[in-house]
Amino acid sequence: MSEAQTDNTSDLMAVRRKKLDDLRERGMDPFRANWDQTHTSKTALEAYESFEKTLPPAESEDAHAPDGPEVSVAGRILTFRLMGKASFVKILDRDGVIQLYVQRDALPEGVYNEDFKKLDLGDIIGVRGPLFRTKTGEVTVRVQNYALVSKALRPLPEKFHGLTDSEQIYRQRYLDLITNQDSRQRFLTRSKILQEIRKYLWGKEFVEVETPSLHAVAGGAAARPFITHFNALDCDFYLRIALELHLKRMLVGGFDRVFELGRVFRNEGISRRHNPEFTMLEVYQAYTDHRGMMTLIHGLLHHICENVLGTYQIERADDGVVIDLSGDWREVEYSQLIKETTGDADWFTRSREEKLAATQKFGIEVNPEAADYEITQDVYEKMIEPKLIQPTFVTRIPKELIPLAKLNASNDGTLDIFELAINGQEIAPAYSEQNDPIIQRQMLEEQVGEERQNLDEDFLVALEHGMPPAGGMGVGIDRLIILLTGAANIRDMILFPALRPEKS
RNA sequence: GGGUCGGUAGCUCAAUCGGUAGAGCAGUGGCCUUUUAAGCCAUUGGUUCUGGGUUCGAGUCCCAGCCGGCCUACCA
Repeated sequence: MSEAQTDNTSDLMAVRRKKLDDLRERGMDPFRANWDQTHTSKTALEAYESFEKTLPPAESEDAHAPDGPEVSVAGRILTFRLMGKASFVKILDRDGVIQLYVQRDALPEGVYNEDFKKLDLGDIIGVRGPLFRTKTGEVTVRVQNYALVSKALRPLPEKFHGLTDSEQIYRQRYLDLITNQDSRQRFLTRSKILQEIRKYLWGKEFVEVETPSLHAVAGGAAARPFITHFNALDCDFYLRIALELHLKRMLVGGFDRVFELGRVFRNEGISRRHNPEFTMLEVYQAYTDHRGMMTLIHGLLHHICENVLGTYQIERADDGVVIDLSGDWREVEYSQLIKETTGDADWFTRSREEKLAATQKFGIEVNPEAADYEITQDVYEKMIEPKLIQPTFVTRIPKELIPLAKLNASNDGTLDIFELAINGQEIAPAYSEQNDPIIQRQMLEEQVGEERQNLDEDFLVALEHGMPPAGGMGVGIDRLIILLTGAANIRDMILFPALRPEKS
């Protein structure tokens, strides 16, 4: 649809093409090489405010206060209010919106009528002039000269509602970013969060590394991979589904504190909470364990609350529920949650059939073929996790669920791991990492037997060289940002979410 | 993959029981030198997602397809 050329689009475009041609005929360049920008919308405002402080009080309150500093700003025209011999224009730059005031008589003879009035919404212009405050109090550039920097040949979406069609928002995100300031702000917040994650980890002496995205064996998680062909090696490779196994090789290599912020790819369904490619943070720290990871994630989220959000309380956009990240977070054992929820203190000693029968009473859907531990896990995922709205560390998870973590010292079949659940979702699983190569091989072989994960022999060889004891953690960044911004949908946090290509 | 709802002008939305497809914004032509979704006058713009069918007559009803939203399943 975006490229559809109905008659009307053509009409609107034809008008703009005509203006473009006219400009060229008159020897003007509608797509200039550059514009010398001295200020942004924001720094211009700041410059005017500090100028105002130098004025005697009486003058700064006067509507006829003298003009402030001269600035040169540039941006895209969002609104155009032409009022006879003067106009108000708002332009958008990287910092936001600033207003321009253009008087006919402030421009060279004829320019206002012949050129300026022919500008279109969406055109990018540069302007120069002093700042002043209008009658209604808005800091505005009094334009003394201007230039069309880049002509827009297509019309912008309607200015008041912005773009609302979700399909077009995703396919033409740039239009969403131009017209919807809250969307713009969300992606700026996302960037700031990533920046603070790095700062926090760098501050704790973690080394940021980049490991391959193309894997000969897609390991470290259990998900279907995307397959691609490596021509130079003439064999199939996989896009990575996790970062884990290469980061552990880094631990073997003596990088005791490493992290990677990277894209992983899972060839599975698309939903409100799933995009096939998403951003993952994985962190590994030698000479600590999953309890060290608890401290780390708690500190990291508090750092983001303080340095990005300015609050520990986050209100969910869809229902107004408040998530409180302040203070210490609840810690509870997996088995405890299961027993409470099922109301059965002996749940774990019940037979598979008894468990299956119980799930029917609870009204949750469980595959009748599911293994014993999978039934329990379904109870957790469908009845418990969605209710863990406030931050909760769920600990001592059954060993069948995770092949890469160390067993708890009590040897009761549970693992030294936690899953941090917030907002009804798993935000970060963390383990005391398995460093015994013999057990690790057994666990992975068992999983290969029944699951689709292949054995990464290179990884096992690395472990046989000795990996220091370590805590490790994975954080789904998109979900974390959904949580931190109160958004409802993963697609609001991903600039260009996966969509089926349009048929031409 | 299954279920369900939707697709009307460039954008945001109307259109009663099946009876001539409308409005606002944008565009175009005017008026207007401090506006805030500026205002006023005039005006252009439609293969109603696509293809079939029912009917005297289809944006509206039926069938199929395309694309999307939501729910659901797979994603430990």
